[in-house]
This record gives sequence, structure tokens and C-alpha cells, in this order.
Amino acid sequence: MQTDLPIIPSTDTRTRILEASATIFSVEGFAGASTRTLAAGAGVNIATLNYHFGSKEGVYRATMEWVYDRIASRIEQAAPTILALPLREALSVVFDVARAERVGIRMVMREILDLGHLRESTAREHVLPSLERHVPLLSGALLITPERARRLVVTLSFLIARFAVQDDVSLAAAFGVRDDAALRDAIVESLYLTTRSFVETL
Amino acid sequence: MQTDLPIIPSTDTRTRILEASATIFSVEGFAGASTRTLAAGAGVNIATLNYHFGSKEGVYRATMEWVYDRIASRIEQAAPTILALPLREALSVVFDVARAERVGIRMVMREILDLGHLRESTAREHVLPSLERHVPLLSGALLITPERARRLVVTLSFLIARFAVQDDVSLAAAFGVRDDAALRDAIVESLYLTTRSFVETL
DNA sequence: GCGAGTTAATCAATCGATTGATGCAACCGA
DNA sequence: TCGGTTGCATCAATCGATTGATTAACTCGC
Repeated sequence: MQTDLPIIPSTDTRTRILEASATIFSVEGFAGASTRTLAAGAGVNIATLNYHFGSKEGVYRATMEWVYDRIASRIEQAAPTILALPLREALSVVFDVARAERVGIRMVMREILDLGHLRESTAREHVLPSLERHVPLLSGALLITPERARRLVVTLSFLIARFAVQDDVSLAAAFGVRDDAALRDAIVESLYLTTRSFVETL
Repeated sequence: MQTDLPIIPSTDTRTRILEASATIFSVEGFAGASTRTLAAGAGVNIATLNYHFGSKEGVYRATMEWVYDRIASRIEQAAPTILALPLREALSVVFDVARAERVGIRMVMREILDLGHLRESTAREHVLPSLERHVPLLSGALLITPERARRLVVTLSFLIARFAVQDDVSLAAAFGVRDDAALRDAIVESLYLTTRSFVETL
């Protein structure tokens, strides 16, 4: 007998809520996203949210964790490729990864701006260790001191995050370019120039 | 989240509201800041807010304009000094200005993240022209092409804004430094290294 | 005593959260 | 094989609290 799959097998309810919440939270923020909006986005009842995550803040925390995991695994997966490429191509791939995780980076950026709404900053306990892990890698790959590698990591990650969250129209206007290809070139070139001085000894 | 801010004493009620609103909006965001919190922060009644600004959104728009004016005048005032200094000292002064206008920059950053909550992006119509004005200045001062100057302006402004809004504890941890002086050095050095490659032809 | 400015009191709407009911598998002793 | 039970997941309906906004009355310098 043929197993009749549901038309939209779309993952379990929990994951569906997380996906919808990430998108909504990233645009509306914690205070701006109502539980009704979150529920509607996931196609479930409001009570289902609280059944799975306890409260609105529970949904937010779970979404944040989910987003961090996604970003981390994405970076880990791309790391070997990136380290094997020449600098400019490597930066291009890094930026692609950042763009693919735009929603998550947007949430992290909000977490940084929302100083107080959670007691402890989840960004600090997730982002900083992640940055720290790249210091020895870059220090070895680029043959620079750990101190300089750390400054490069902070500078580049901040810059890439900013480029990733900004909307394309504003970015293109800021760089004075028209099409997406030219925008990409401008961004990658800027990242490349930024990196170069950290690498070359003066 | 309730932030019991001290009531700011001032002569003019309007500016007292703007000052308090800028601080509160920058931390809580538009949706997170209630009219009651705004009124309490300014030491006035809720109805007084609407008397002067029509609505909560009116308060927000006026605060945004007020913030943009502050930042613009601050930059204009510091511009001659900055252009006369050597690169590293100039970047140090620029960062000081950004730190002094931290609250405003925080609001601008939120405006960038809040894609939809205002019909038109006030950031786009204020920030982009401001950036554009610095292109010929830097192009002339650093003897580089306008194209490269524009990329430098975008890169530096994005980076400085990110440094300005991030809390000091996270920043110090990210740079692996302990005291404020070392943090300042690390930031200015990073900005200097970032700028250098844009200036020197390869 | 008039009008600009401010206030307490109050409104309808919306918020996050809870309730009791329902469907649905899996499991149970007989 | 069976009726009965249990626990998980979801729902519509509803709760009290809070939201942005309005009203009508008050204050005070001119």
C-alpha cells in the first residue's frame, strides 16, 4: 500500500513555530511581535505556543538558541572551504554565508540593541566564544599575531553583520551602484581592503 | 520592560520630552516604549505628549528628527578639526563623536532593523546624503578616487556605528582587553588599520 | 477672563496568558 | 478482539492587565 504523504509534510509544529518566529522577531523585535502574529505566522493557535514554550519569552529564547545553532553549524560547515580559498574568494564565501543567515544575524543585532529586555545577554555568551574560536585559525592561516587576528575577527564580523542586515536598496544607494552584481563587488572589495592592512605588516 | 529613569529637569517641556524619548526609544525600541514610560521619563502627563506631538508615532518622528539634527551638527562642528589631524588622531576624534551621540546612533540602527514600521525609512533620507557629503572631502584629503572614498566612507561609518552601539563589557571581552584605555586603543587601532588599505594604492 | 499648557479620569482595543473541551494515538487487562 | 483509560497536542473562548488615545476640567501668566 502506498504511504500517502501529507501535501505539506512541513516539519513538526515546534520547528514551524521556530521558523516563523525567527522571521517575525527579526523584523518586529520582541516587543513588536505579538503572540497572535507569531501564532498566525506558524499556523497554530496561541495556546499551542505556550504549550510548547511556556510563554512568549520562552518562544523568544528557544528561537534565539535555534538561530545560534543554525549560524554556528553553517559556519562550521563552510570553514574548511573558506580556509582553503584565496583571501578575496574566501571573503566572498563568508559574505554569502552571512547573507544566507540574514534573519538570524538580524536577531543577534537586535539582542545587542535591546540592552535590558533579557536579564543576561544571550549574544554575549554565544557570539564571543564563537569569535574567539576563529582567532587561532586566522592567526595561523594569515601568519599574524593572535592580537592582530583578534582585532581582525572583531572588525570583520562587525562589518559583515552590518552589511548583512542592511537592506539592499540602501546599500546600493550608499555604494552608488545600480545592480546587485556591482553591489556584491563593492561589498567584497571593501571587505578585502579592510582585511589587507591587518595582514600585511607595515 | 520598565526602566525607571530619573526625571530630566529642563525649561522647555518639548525638549524635555525629546531628550527622554531619545534615551527610552534607543533602549526599548518603538514598540517596546509605552507612552506611559515616555511620559514618566519626561516628567509629564500622557496627554501632554499627544498635545505636543499628536500621537506616539508623532513623538517618535520628532525624536528621530531631533536626533538626526544633533548628530549632523556635531559632525559639522568637528569636521574642521578632524580634517586637520593626522589619520590616527582624526579617527580617534571621530570615534569620540560617535560615542557622544551613542543614543542617536542606537536609534538609527533600530530604524535600519525595523524595516516596516514607518512607511518610509527616515534613515535612508538622512544617513545617505550625510555619507555622500563626506566622499569629496575624503577623496581630496586622502588623495584617492571618489569611488574608493565612497567605499571607505560606507565601511568606516558602518564600523564606527557598530562600535558605538555595542556595550563596553562585550566590546572589551571581544577585544580581549581589561580596562577602558586598552579598549579605546584596540578600537582606534582597528579603525586605523581598516582605513589604511583604502588609502594606500596596492 | 482668555487661551495655551497641563492634568486626572476614562475609553475601546489589544496584549499575554489561562481555561475547559476535543481529537487522537498508544496502551491496557480481560 | 475488545471497551476503557491515559497522555499528548491542539483548539475556541475568555480572562485581567496594559496599551494608545480622548475627554473635560483645572492652572496660571498676560
